[in-house]
Amino acid sequence: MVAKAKQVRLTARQLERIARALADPRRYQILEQIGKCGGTLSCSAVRECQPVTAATLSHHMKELETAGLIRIAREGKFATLELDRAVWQAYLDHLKRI
Amino acid sequence: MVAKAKQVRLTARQLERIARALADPRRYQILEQIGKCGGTLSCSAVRECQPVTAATLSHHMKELETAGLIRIAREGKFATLELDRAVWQAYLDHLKRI
DNA sequence: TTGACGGTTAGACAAGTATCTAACTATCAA
DNA sequence: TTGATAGTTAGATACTTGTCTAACCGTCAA
Repeated sequence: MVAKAKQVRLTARQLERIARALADPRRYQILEQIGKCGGTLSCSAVRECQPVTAATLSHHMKELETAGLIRIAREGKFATLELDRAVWQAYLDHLKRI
Repeated sequence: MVAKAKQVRLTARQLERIARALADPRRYQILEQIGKCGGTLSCSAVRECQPVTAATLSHHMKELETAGLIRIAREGKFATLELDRAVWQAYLDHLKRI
């Protein structure tokens, strides 16, 4: 039995944003790390694996967020990143139609 | 019965090239057009649908080719573009693992 | 309250790139 | 052979973007 995810409809603009977000290897790695760690990850855990400044990481997080690929939950001093699997699946489905 | 495609192993560099190739909307449209027209398409057929000069189109074709996404067959004056479905499938499989 | 810590914002800079024009090569028909 | 046609290559230009530093904002413990 397959998990029933909420169907997501991506706009042309969002599809474009996602493609651009994935084009940077660093961003892809970040997304991969978030995805493979069960789905959520703290911001500083990501930083430990990426040799970039906090400012640069913050920039990449925003790109991934505006693309819709991740959600960012801010609590107190900390931020937690979560992969939006419905969006990810919708993107895969879109590519599959080629 | 599913068509049995040759298994393709993509290198990290090639994965990166593919992601970058897909990041440009124009290139994505070209790839889409090739893919949806049964798999092969003449170069000038693509040009009729894209408001760019021949030089620009040639540039995009080369990007798609070096990414491994398409093959270009040159015969006489003409060029024919063909989607490499094995590479495409391998890329989808890679993304699916996130 | 004050300092340390996690993260963001603004601005600068270097590298990459999508596009064009112009000049070129190669093929084919008249 | 000559002209037309399909596509390529080289170089220029304008725009995008990944990265940094520096300054900033909020939170929390001492």
